[in-house]
Amino acid sequence: MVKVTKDVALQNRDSLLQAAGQKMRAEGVQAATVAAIAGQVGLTHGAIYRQFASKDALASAAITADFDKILAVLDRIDSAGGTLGDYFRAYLAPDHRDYFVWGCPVAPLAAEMGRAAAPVQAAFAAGLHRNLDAIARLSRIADPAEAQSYAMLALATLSGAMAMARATQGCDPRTSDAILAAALEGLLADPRLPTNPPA
Amino acid sequence: MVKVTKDVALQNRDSLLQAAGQKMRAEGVQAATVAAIAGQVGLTHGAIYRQFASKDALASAAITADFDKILAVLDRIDSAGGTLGDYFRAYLAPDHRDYFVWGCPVAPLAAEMGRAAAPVQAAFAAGLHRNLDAIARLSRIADPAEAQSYAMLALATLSGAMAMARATQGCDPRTSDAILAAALEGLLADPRLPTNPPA
DNA sequence: TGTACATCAGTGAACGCGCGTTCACTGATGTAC
DNA sequence: TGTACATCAGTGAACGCGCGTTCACTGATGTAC
Repeated sequence: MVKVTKDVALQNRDSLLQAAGQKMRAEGVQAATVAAIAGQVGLTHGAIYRQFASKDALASAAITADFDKILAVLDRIDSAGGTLGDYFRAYLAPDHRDYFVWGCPVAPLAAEMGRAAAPVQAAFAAGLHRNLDAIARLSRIADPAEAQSYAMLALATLSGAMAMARATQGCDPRTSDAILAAALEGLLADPRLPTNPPA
Repeated sequence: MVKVTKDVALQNRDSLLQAAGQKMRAEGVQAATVAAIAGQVGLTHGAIYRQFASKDALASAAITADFDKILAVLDRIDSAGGTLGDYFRAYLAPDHRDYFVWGCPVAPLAAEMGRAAAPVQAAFAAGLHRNLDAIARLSRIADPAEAQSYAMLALATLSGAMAMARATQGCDPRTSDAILAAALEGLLADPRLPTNPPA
């Protein structure tokens, strides 16, 4: 089978994006190899270069797709009348730490983005902005500037806690769990959250 | 000059540790090559293998040395009667974001540690514990468990904000600065800090 | 204090190895008639 | 509806290249006498 329906080709492209996102969040952009990404979908590395110009192009598209999924989660919480607390609980859940089928790209990739190629950096920055805007909206803080600042603080805490939890999971699972719990408690107690009016 | 005083050899070992820490924080453990680390000190890669068993052994020692420096900063603040606010301000300063001669290993390396070799992971986890203990002590929170939770929350926010600030610095320096400012404001406003008693 | 010799930090060529990328090729798909 | 042909998603061998690591070698240092 060396030629494939146009529909199947599009499905393959999407599968490659999902696999690239998963592998890159789990292993890092650089450490995730094109052969491993293609292999996860049952294709060979050559197939990637028919769909994407380079590994960097694949990374950019995969990161954008990752943020799309995160935005969908936030939108779903918003339209269901949920609060940021729901987002915090989902984010800091052990499931999010342990599985990489989907997840926030900020925690695993932010550090690597500072030294990534410009287009990859740009894709990440664009996704980060959308993510911050969605958090700011869901915070229901009236002042836009204050809402934006709050979103930055919240995402910094979420992603930092997740990175630290993953770093310690191997040697010290108890600390890993404690970090997630401490971050959740701290975020939920923030008096700036409208659901937690100042005493 | 192919043979060197024992003193010089010890100095070289220390220089290699410093260079390794700097390069690994700036570029990541994997991306920092042994040749580049040795080159920064004016040696060749072979010299590293006379001092360290492997790149992983060098990484473990460099990470421990990085944490030693952070601990020294915290101790200096503590013995000078300073507060955690001083630490937050120094951590979230643009200088800490832009220069890598010294700096916190958590922000740039935490994400990579989850997939690092076991000894490197262990060195990082040990350093992280010391870092958390020092923050907990400096928080002056009476209850030890609460102080530890607070330290986890604070370091998560600090390292997450720094990683995000570095990620966006290339495409969007204004956002990068805003992230640092938002994190600092949020941390300083925390009512759990004894210097900021609840209203 | 001198002398002879062992030590060992550092050098640099060489090794496998795995990576991203290229490209000639395949053959079912989709199209033109 | 059939037939002939162009398209192009995917294959897999091959390419440079840079990596971590090894090792025979060097020669000033440090030591034993």
